[in-house]
Amino acid sequence: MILEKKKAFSTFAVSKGLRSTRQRDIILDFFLSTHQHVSVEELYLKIKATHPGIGNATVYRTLKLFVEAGLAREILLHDGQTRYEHIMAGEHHDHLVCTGCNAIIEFEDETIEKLQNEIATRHGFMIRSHKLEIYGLCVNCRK
Amino acid sequence: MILEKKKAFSTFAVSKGLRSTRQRDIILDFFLSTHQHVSVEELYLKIKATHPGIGNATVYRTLKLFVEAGLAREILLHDGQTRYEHIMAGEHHDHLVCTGCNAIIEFEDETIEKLQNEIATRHGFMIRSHKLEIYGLCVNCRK
DNA sequence: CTGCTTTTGAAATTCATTTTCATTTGATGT
DNA sequence: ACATCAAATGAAAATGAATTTCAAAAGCAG
Ligand SMILES: [Mn+2]
Ligand SMILES: [Mn+2]
Ligand SMILES: [Zn+2]
Ligand SMILES: [Zn+2]
Repeated sequence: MILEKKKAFSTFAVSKGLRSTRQRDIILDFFLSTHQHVSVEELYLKIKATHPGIGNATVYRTLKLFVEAGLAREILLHDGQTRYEHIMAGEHHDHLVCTGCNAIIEFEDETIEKLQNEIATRHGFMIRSHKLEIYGLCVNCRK
Repeated sequence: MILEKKKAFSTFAVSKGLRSTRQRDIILDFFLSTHQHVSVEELYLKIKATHPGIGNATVYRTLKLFVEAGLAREILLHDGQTRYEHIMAGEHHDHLVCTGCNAIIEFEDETIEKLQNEIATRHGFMIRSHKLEIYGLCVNCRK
């Protein structure tokens, strides 16, 4: 799976005429080995620990490439930091976001997806994508 | 409806021990008379034209009060500016966003809301709010 | 290796939003 | 109306994420 994504990025890079660099390899490795929904700063700090030479501008730039390449999706929560999560071809999920501890739980619901299609049809709308985020308190944070 | 909201804010202000100020009245008037999904800067500039004395910090501060008061909701699109839209206490809607012409169609779906509650319950999660945005092409833009 | 172009990192910059703080203003009591 | 005192305001400074700049470094084709 990780190998697949590396190959996918390589293919993308070639098709775009991008050069293969040490930094991009490292950033991709770290991104792929990181839990979902990393902020750029988080990823940058992790990388910096073992690769102090890499600048944050490069991390910002490279994550945008991953989005272009279809490996990552940008998500905006309400904490002022852009986060990136892994996506696999064809896969989709939505998010429960805990406003207490920032935990993110992923879920899928076929019925909701179906209802969205109906709503779109009703409005003559052709769906490209959607985003459903449910905010609240997770089990640990309620009480 | 505008009167209702003014009253609602007034009630909120009283309950919170907030003072009634000229600025808040003006900002509320402008907010209520503005189309949906205004950015703070947009609203500030509009106000500034006829009320040059009002500072943007006050506009920022006041819009947050409107959210607290249940009159407004904060929306994050991908343009780096926080936007606010009108809501009525207790009312809720979601968005169909046309990526062609940026039109926004609002909708409500009780079944989806219900399913969201079930999902939340299933994960021990207490819902505070949610955001559902469906991206695609509106009737005019598909052709 | 050479020459050309992309990429990079550090620093500067941008831009939205927040904070600071001196001043003004609203509310309350006299 | 006046005095008092906390809350609210505006201007300016500060913050912080993200982007841009640019000289130096690195990739790649020949
Ligand atoms: Mn996710
Ligand atoms: Mn709306
Ligand atoms: Zn939590
Ligand atoms: Zn459209």
